Amino acid sequence: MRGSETGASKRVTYRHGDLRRALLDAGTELARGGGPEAVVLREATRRAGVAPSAAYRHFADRRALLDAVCSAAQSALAVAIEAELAGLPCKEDPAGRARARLRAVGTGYLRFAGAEPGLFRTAFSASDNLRSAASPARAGGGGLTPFQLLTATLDELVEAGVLPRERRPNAEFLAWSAVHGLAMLLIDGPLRGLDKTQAQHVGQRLLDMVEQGL
Amino acid sequence: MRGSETGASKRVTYRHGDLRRALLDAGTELARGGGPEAVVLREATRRAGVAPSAAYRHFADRRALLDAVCSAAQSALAVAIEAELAGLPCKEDPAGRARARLRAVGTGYLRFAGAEPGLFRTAFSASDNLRSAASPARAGGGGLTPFQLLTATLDELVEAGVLPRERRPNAEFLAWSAVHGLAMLLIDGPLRGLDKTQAQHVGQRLLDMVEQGL
DNA sequence: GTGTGATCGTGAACACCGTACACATAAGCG
DNA sequence: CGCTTATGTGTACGGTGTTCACGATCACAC
Repeated sequence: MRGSETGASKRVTYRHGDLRRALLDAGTELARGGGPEAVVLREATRRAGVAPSAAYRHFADRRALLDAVCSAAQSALAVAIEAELAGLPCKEDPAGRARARLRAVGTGYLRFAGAEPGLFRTAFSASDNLRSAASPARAGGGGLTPFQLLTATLDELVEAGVLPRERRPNAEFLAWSAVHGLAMLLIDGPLRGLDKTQAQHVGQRLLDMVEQGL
Repeated sequence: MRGSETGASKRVTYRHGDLRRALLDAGTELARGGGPEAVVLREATRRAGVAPSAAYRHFADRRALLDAVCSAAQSALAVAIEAELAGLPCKEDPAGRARARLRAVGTGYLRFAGAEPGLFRTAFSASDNLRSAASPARAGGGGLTPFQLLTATLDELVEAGVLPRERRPNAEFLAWSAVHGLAMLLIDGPLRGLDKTQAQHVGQRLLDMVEQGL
């Protein structure tokens, strides 16, 4: 127990409890504010109240910390998409329901990108990436990846007879590309600065395009 | 006086001819190899054979150098797209021609992204961005921007009667988003590592989607 | 209890980066 | 020639990632 904290000023700690988590949280906060390049190891340790070298007990290097933050950001994106899906009114018609779900995935994606541009950008800055975003097993505890949510929704579309089976292969890449591209152009690409209502309008039209052209 | 260097090795230069250009070239080479974060001021000066502080006579800061490199990268992208357009067989049918041109813009974009991932990424890392990519006047000498090539092609589609006029507004954003998104996912996103033929196949299907869903 | 080894944070280094400043050199022009 | 101006040098400062020897603390055996 460390009840011996006599409230002075700078007692040496030496037992942080969970420094790894503290660094991850600090890094996530940095990423939220300035994207992947803002997650600076020294600043994270500073916020955790710890010497810079202490980070190396928990992360091999800056890149490892960034990867962890990236994984957390992906989880946050997945949660946002799931929330969008959960807020959907239940429809009987399976075709309409599947269509609505695909749209919800898209709008959830875009909404998250707009609300948390820093986290969104870090979510796609992993060094491994293909595995971490698209593979079944994700590091962060338990949930589905954004990519998996998309593929599941596309499968629903096929089962509901909306999307012909022969067009199913690679469909996730097409839908993902369109939505991801718009998100990128809006938050740090040439379309940055578009006012929100117009951006939303373009988003809806993009989802129309995907739905129709898939 | 440092004329007393007996011709050994390192005569001081003091007149470089065109240091600005040398730095820009060095920076472009760095960007080609490692994207925007690889254009390091000190390394550029090193390659130009000059002291680090010399760069500040020609660029306000690292960001300014990066912006210049970014502009050059955009020009390179535009040239690649124009080359793709120029390689097109001339068709009589204006509708088919317009469609082919739109496709060419897309494939040129994707091809460049695949061939020069570093330059491609730096092309979209300007600090101003909306202006530099989408506005009529570009810094680099004279040519059209990639964005302008796209809008021109879409206008052709409208004139040829392929694209209904009421769907024209924002169409450049939709097409651009789809293609840009795929490019991003392929080069440093989760789809990196897809083998080339499959990537090309997905690219074609994406362009189908755009053509149909626009 | 009391060692004893493993765990975890410290402190001082190193190399690298961007940037600022005073100074040296060269070129142009009266 | 001497003046001004443009351009490159040298040195320095603060910030960064990373390493390494060291020290504090815990956990467990005895």
